[in-house]
Parts: sequence; C-alpha cells; structure tokens
Amino acid sequence: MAVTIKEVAQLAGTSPAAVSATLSGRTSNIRVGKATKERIFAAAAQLGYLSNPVARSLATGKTKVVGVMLPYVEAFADHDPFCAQITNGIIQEVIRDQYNVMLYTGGGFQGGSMAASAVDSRVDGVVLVLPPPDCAVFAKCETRHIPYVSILRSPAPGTYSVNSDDMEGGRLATQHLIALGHTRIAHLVGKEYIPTSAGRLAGYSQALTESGLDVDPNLVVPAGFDWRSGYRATCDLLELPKTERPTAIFAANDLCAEGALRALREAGWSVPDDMAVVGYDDTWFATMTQPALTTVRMPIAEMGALAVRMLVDLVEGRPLGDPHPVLPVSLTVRSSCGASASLGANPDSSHSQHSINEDINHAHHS
Amino acid sequence: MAVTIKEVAQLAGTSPAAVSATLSGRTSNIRVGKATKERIFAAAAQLGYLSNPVARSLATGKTKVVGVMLPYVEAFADHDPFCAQITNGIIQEVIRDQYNVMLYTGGGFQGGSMAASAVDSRVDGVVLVLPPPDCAVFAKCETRHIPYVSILRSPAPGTYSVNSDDMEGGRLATQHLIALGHTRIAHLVGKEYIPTSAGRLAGYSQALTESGLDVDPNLVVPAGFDWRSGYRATCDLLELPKTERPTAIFAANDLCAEGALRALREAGWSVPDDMAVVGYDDTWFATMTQPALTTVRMPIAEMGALAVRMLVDLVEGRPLGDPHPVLPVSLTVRSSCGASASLGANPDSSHSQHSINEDINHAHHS
DNA sequence: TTGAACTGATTAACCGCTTCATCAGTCATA
DNA sequence: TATGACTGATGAAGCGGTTAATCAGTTCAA
Repeated sequence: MAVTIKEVAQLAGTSPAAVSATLSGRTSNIRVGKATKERIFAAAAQLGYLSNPVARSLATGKTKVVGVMLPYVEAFADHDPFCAQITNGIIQEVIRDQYNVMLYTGGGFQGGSMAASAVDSRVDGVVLVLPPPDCAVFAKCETRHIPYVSILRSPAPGTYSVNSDDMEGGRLATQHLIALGHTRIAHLVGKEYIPTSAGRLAGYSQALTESGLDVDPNLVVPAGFDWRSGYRATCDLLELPKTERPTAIFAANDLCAEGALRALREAGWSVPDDMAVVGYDDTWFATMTQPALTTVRMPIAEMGALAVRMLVDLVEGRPLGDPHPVLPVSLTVRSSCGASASLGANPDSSHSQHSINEDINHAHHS
Repeated sequence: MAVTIKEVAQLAGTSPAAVSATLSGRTSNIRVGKATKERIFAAAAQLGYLSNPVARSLATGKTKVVGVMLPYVEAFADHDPFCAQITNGIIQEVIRDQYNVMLYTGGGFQGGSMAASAVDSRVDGVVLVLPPPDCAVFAKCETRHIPYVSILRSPAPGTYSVNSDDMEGGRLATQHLIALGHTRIAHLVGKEYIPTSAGRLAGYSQALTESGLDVDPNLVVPAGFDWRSGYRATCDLLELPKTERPTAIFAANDLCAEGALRALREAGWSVPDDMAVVGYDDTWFATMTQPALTTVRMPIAEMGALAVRMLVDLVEGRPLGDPHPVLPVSLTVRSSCGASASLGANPDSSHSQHSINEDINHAHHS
C-alpha cells in the first residue's frame, strides 16, 4: 500500500540502508555520496515516500511522543481553564521539540483503565498533571523505565517535578488583603488531595501570623476548585454572627472565587466595598467575573512547557538542572479588592499585559 | 530490557505464536489447549509481560489511535470552551472504544508543520475539528488512505462530517427575540472562514423574513468568536443613531455575547431591560456571565463523540449510516433576554439540567 | 609496494509481534 | 484400514525501518 524504503532504494538503484541514512539525515554509520543522495531524494519525491514512524519506533526504541496525563476524564469539560491552559503550554513546547502528544485522561490517576494501558512503548516519556501522591502511574513508569515529570506534585527524591510557590502565593494574596486593612480574612481551602491546597493555606496562615493576626479556624473553610464549592462555603461564611464574619475572602482558585462572588451578589453584598475577594490562577476567566478578580498568577503555560523541556532532556539523556524547579508567583491586581481603583475603573483595563495579548491574538473559532 | 513474547514462550514451554494468540485473545488462526493457555498466562504474569503496541502496530497495520486535529495551536488557551468541550466529548468516546488520542494542534490546518507530519502511520484515523474548506489535511488523508471525519465542516461528497443545524440555531435565537417583541435585532456574525457563521446568519435572516421583518444590513455586523470582537461590534452598534439602534443582539457565540454584555455595561445599558442578548454554544461559560446568557445549545460533546464513533466504524470497516449527520439545536433560556423571569429570578436556577449535573459532578482541581 | 586510512556503499540481522502454512496426533467414518 | 476432519501446536516469513559488520575501491605516506 504505502511506499517503502525498499521501493525507493530500487528506483534509486541503491540499498535500503543508504536510503534510510540519507532520508533521515543520520550520517553516522553510513556514508552516501552526493550523486547517490540526489538519486535517492529524487526517487523518494517521485514515489511520494513517507517514512513509517511505527517501524522506526520499533527499530530505534524511540517514538518521539510524550504522553500527557490529566487528572480526570473531564479535564476539558466545563470549568477548568487551568487544565486547558497547562495543556496548551505542554503542547506548544512539545511541538517546538518536534515531538507529538498522546493524551490520556481516561480513568484518571486512580488506577482506572488509563493507568493500566497508558504508559506503554508508544511514548518516550510522560507528563503528569496534578498527580495525587499515591498515583499508580509512578510505579508503572518506573518498572517500564519510562521517564516522567510531574506538574504540581509534592517533590519526592529521585523524581522530577515542576512546582509553583504556592505558599508564597498564599502569602501574597493574604498580605494584599492585610495591606488593605482587612483583619478578618477567610480562606476557602482547595481539595486536600491536590498538593497545592496545603501550600496556599500555609502561606495564608503565615501571612496572618507575620502581621500579628490570629488564624481563626472558623474562617478557614473547606471548599474546592469549582465555583459551587466556593458558593457554598461563602454562603456558610455569611451566616456567621456579624462580628465573626470576614471582610475579605481568599479563594482556592478563580472559579472558587466566582462562586464567592455569586453568593455575595445574591446576598446583596457589594464587592469590593462590602467584601474583598482574591482568586488564584489568573486564568483568562479571572477577567470575566464581575468585578474582575484580583488573583495570584502562576505561570501556568510555562509550567507545562518546562515540564516538557525537562522530560525531553531526560529522554534524550541530557543532564538536568534542578529536578524540582519552583516557579514564581505574583499578584495580579484587578477590581475585586478595591485596590485597583487608582489604576482605572474599567475592569478590562486592569488586565495583565499577558492577558491582553492573548485576548488579541486569539480571535478565532466556534 | 522489556519482557518479550519469546521469553514468555520459553518459560511456558511453548511457541511465540501460541503466546501471541493466547494473550491477545485472537482464537482465529491458531488453537491453543487449555493447559497450555494456563501455562502461558502464568508465565506472562510471572515475568510481568506487557505487549509492545508499537510492534503490534507494525505487524497489523493498526494502531488503535485516533488523531485529533484542532483548528489552532491555542485551542486550549484562554477563551475557548468550545474546543475544550468538543475535545472532551472526543476523548470520552475514544476511551469507550478502547482507542487512544494523538493530539495535533501545531501549525493549524493552514499547512504548517502539523499538516505535514500529523497524518502518519501512527493513527488509524483522524477527527478534524472545524477544518477550513481548503484544508490541506483532506488531501493528506486521502493519499494515505487514512479515514477522517470532520466536525462542523460544510459537507462534501465522499467525505464524512458531523454537523449542527446552525441555520435552525440562528432561527431559534432570532425567533425568540421576535417573540419577545423585538423588531430591530442585530447579529454579530462569526468569522467567515468558520463554516458555522454562514448558517447562523442564514437562520437569522430567515427568521426575520418569515416574520415579515426586513434584514437591516446595518444590524448585521462582522465580529468573531472571541469576546473582544463582540465588544467592538457592540460599541459600534451603540453609536448608531437612536432610531437605527437595535433593541436585541444575537451574538456569534457565548464569548462574543460576553463582549456585548461588557460593552453594554460600560455604556450603562441594562440587560435585558435596555437590550436583549442571545449567545450561541451554551458552554459552561454561558452561566458565568451577568446576566446568564440565553443561548443556543449545540450538543457539543456529543458531536465529538459521534465523530469518533463514525471514525471507528470507518476504521474497522463497519457500514456507516448518514455520512453527514446534522445534530439538533435547542434554545436554553436564561436571563439575558428577559424571558426567563417567570422561571425564577436567580440566574443559577435557570441552568439547564445538563449544566447542573456537570457542575456538581466535577468538583475538582487546581 | 605494502598497507593504512578514507570514501562509498551493501548485506543481513534485528526490533517484537502477527499470521500463514504446515504438521503431528486423535478420533470418527466409510 | 485408509480417509478425512478436527485439535493443538510450531516454524518462519513478514511488517518497514535501523544499524553493525563487512567490503570494494582509491588515495597517499612510508
């Protein structure tokens, strides 16, 4: 059916080995003269030869494919700008490195069908996004000697991961609120099985303590990374006696903050006047809320890209620097805390530069 | 390094052929006795044998992988709930069919690096999301005899595609506005290179005509599928002389509608009182705007799933029904047109059932 | 003039799995 | 007692590349 290397060799009057070496540009083991090369190129072009990557992979043991594992099947469903953005960062870097992406989401890390089949000879390495600490895939990769790099996983010796300074993020958010005069600051905590939750909480506590404020257990409420959990948690907070109620909320992420905004809106509270709200992630969504969210920015796409770069280095046997790089966070100030008023009343104008560029560049779709 | 079928055969005291047949469950060409089978299973378990899909693919010519091509590298960046959702639908179905996903976005359909390399022996077939009419990938697939199914492509003979009834969607949206008493209805048109734009526009025109209303060219404004284009287009509309201004806007999609909402908000217009707004897509984002969007629902995830099902049928040689199924659309009424007031003032409560379930089921992340 | 060093190339084994062709037995049937 | 059908299995040839080993010339220094 498809044209093979043999047919090209025949037409060019040479051997498959010469064709292989010539077309793949590997000059190491074989020498091919200029004239022969030209005949080979001509023959390949004439026959429309296209090399078969499956055969190459079998012979070389390399696939030029990296697996990407997302934490749950629905990673792209509905409400997860974070997963979308990190995937985008991953893909962009994979392309730059001339690799391809095999996407795994089925069954999640929890030992479903994915974990069983995913890590196989089709990939040279795997990027794991937000793997839980007890993830079965770790062992799978190790027994098969497939390198892997995790994103946002608590660092373990002998492994590789890309992390964000969640504690600093928690501190930044909280300090910002403290600087604005808040003393009763609530934190909507993310799901405990996601490593980032604890870090953000720790940063929150530290900031309070550093400023001589107490951590009020009533203001540390379990929530999650979706808007409903933020909504519920905020409703609960609003039912506290007046003197115990917070004047500011630091949410687990932007979606959670949106839930808080909804709850506040329904209760007739004005943001930021009656309550300040800070989000986390600074995905595109943070500019879509009302008011636009002041939020902690992680370099999400960059984290994905870095993970791929580390993985490719690993696969290709290049030395790695820090096996657990921690990327910096920063605070993007918009309208939801009242601090950005001086920067302009229009929420749009308080976009970070980054967001603006992205909005403009991607005029597309549906 | 890895355990091969030969080692298993040796340990089981049988031949590779028997092992292959037994472990893969293919009973067609070879018969293996019960006792031998048991020895094989035991040996495989003992050695931790895992079959090598690359080798299998080379031998069989099948990979059990489907390629998914998204229209642009940034498909997962920022603002595209549609791409995320359709990808989700695709993945879910791919998993059900025991296939895997190879994700291609690099270079887009416009003949970049992706088009050159993407369609290769590593995939059994390809799903093309929103391919432009002149997409180079079509030809690539055809010369390589790789089946492909497009999503939202103008149907062409001899090809396969999954479509949505965009015209009906345009009609539904427009008729809804007409029913609410609007006579000056603007349409923010999507990008012309996306096939859906024309259909929606046609439906809009038809609905107006059917109701005896004229199509005012000034109210048909080119926009796009991102919020900025909707914002700009709406600003332009607001600058029309008072008598020419619309009282309702039918946007190209939900994000475009969000742009319209922003422009109206900034201009001090109230939605739905001063202006009704209808979106399109009904992604999760439609419930995040203020007010929540009345919007045309496409079964986005289902379209992705159907495309995969058709592709797998094609790959496995099963007969296909309609090569160009058209999926139905419906109108999801929320608050942005003023029609849902009777259903409850709270935007959240006007979620479609579907959305509610999804929101609840996916309490996850960051 | 011998042979080392280099150029230009070929041959064949191999990657791990599938599968066709074949074969040795066993059992029932003619 | 052949004959044929059936069971249980094996051997070897692929699939389409890569690559180590090998080889035939040519050039050039010793």
